Amino acid sequence: MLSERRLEVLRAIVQDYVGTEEPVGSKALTERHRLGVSPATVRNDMAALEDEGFIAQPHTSAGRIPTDKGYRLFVDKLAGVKPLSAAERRAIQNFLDGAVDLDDVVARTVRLLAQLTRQVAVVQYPSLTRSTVRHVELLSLAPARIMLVLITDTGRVEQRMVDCPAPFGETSLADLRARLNSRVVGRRFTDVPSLVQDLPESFEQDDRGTVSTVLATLLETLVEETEERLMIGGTANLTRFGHDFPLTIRPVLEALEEQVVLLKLLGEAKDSRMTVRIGHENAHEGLNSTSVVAVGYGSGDEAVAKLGVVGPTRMDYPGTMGAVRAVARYVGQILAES
Amino acid sequence: MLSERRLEVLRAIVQDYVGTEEPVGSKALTERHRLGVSPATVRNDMAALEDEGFIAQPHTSAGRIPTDKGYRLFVDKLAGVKPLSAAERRAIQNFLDGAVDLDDVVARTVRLLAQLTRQVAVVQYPSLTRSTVRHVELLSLAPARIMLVLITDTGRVEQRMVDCPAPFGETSLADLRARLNSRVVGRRFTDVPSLVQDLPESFEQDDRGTVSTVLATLLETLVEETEERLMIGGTANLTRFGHDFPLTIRPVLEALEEQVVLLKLLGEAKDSRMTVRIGHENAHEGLNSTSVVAVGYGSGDEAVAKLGVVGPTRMDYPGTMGAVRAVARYVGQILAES
DNA sequence: CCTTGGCACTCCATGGTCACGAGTGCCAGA
DNA sequence: TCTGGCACTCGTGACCATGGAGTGCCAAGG
Repeated sequence: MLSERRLEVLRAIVQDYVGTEEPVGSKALTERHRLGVSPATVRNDMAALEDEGFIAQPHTSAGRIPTDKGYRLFVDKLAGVKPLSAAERRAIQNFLDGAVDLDDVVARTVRLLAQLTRQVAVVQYPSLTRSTVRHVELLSLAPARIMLVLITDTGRVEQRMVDCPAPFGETSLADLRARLNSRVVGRRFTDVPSLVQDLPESFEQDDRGTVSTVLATLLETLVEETEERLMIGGTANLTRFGHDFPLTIRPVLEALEEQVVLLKLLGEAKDSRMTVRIGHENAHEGLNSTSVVAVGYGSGDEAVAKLGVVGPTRMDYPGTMGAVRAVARYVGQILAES
Repeated sequence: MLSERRLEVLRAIVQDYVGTEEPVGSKALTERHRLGVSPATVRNDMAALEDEGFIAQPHTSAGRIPTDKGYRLFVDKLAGVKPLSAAERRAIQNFLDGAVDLDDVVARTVRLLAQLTRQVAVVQYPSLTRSTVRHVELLSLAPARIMLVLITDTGRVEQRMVDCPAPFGETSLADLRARLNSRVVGRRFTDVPSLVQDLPESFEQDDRGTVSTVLATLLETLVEETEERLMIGGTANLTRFGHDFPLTIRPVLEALEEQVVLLKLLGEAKDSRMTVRIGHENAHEGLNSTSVVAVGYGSGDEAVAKLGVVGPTRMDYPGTMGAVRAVARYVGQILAES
């Protein structure tokens, strides 16, 4: 077990390394932090911390830098979440209040996060899984061609073309529209399939094929759009990564273009609590020297999506976590209002 | 005026520099290109080219590299557009054919361009300016709350909420929907304002306020959405920029996050011809060491939007231009079919 | 048992020197 | 007008010496 002071030393190392980006030695530590002990003592502590795998030296006779395991301990036990200043909170509020629609909310959130944390921001669009249907609209574009428009309670609109097996009259269309809406409006996506299952049977023989096709398209849309979209920003902050730059940055840029990878990053923990994945804890190699701070957000108690930032493992965890949490909270409020 | 051979020398310099990324000297030139003259002669030609500002030396007693002006001459007079191989053309076709909707077309196009050119790809969504209205749908969400959905012939769907000044009945709504559509369907966006101008007058006094509000929202949507969206990809290719990397890449990443800047980049020349902006020809500083190759694409003869790539001035212009042109052509075809 | 000062050792970073080589400009001769 | 020759420039890489920051260990002291 590590003594109180050794934890203190680890904290100091993390803080200094994050600040200076350089390996930190025993002497410098005692000078910058009032630990009350001499460099020699700190050296002993450091040796112990190194034995336990919390810190490492890049090469003999250099200072120490925290390992992933060291950051993990720091985040779990040593660091709080630094609350934002009043000014920052006001800025968030003001900036988000100006949004005009869902796209805008997401876009502004991304910018905000990137600016506050000076890192790469990732925001997932509100998920459809927990969403409900606000309205389904059917438009006849040609005798055998229908456009299906799905509107969700989070304000998203999805459309699909449907090619009908047979011509479909306006009255039938109106009928279908009315019955469909009476069944699914206000319901969750996941409930829709069972709710519309028997709908074709109540139509005349000639129309059943078309009704089935339309319903199939609707269900398909629900499933497809559950694959969630996201928006990223602040990639310019990648240039602050470090000195060994080109090698580090390339795989990160590649990962950022793979939506699947990003969704996994954000999504692995399914509740709305804040998650921090440090270095090798990220499944995707290439993100092995980055950390991901993510948290769920939502209009009510439940999280409907996640947002977070991707940055070097050497990041200011308390500050970043504070910013991420605050932004998530405000976005939730905005969504609840609209 | 430059002699034939000097132009040939310039071409050789550009080609070699693009290939090797290193300043090219007189001796290397004569070895790799059968110019039929000695290094000394080439040196004289190089001196002349330097006097004219087409090439420069990074430092005394180093080889020469092309200047922006040199690339310009190369692109205008010396280089053709390199057509793609049959295999590449097939690959494009196959890849784009798999697209299911507009978003997907754009997304696939971006990936394709980035992969073919190994540079950063930018694709503008089909512009609404030249688009026509396919359908306008009005949905009553609450007694005094209407959702307006605009569907364009390019497959885009935009929605807006309208808060009505007074409750608005279902029959009035159906009436408005029918009249509105009969006037604007198939029409260009730019024509819509004059077409709906007198519509409120034909409604009863009580409803006029709401009708006006709806129309105002519609017009607003048309205008707002003319501010065009775009998608970028292949940013990982920025890592191939050069050695002086961090300095070069940062402003580029920043510019890429500013939609406005990008739209300007693509849009400056308004016709559908291919444009190449080299280095300082780009208004935005920070893109001073990049070139932009852009071309319009569209479903018919007219260009509805632009696409292109952003890369280092030291790029393979013939190949890039060939790829950009080919992709634009195929995207146009896809759009025309759907 | 923990802490401290001292000491020898390691090793990176810095800067200087030097030789090499690629490249240039210029000039005289074909 | 082209060519070969020649002297000059200058960036690059190798090599080496130096300084300093940092470590590990040990013996002495609380």
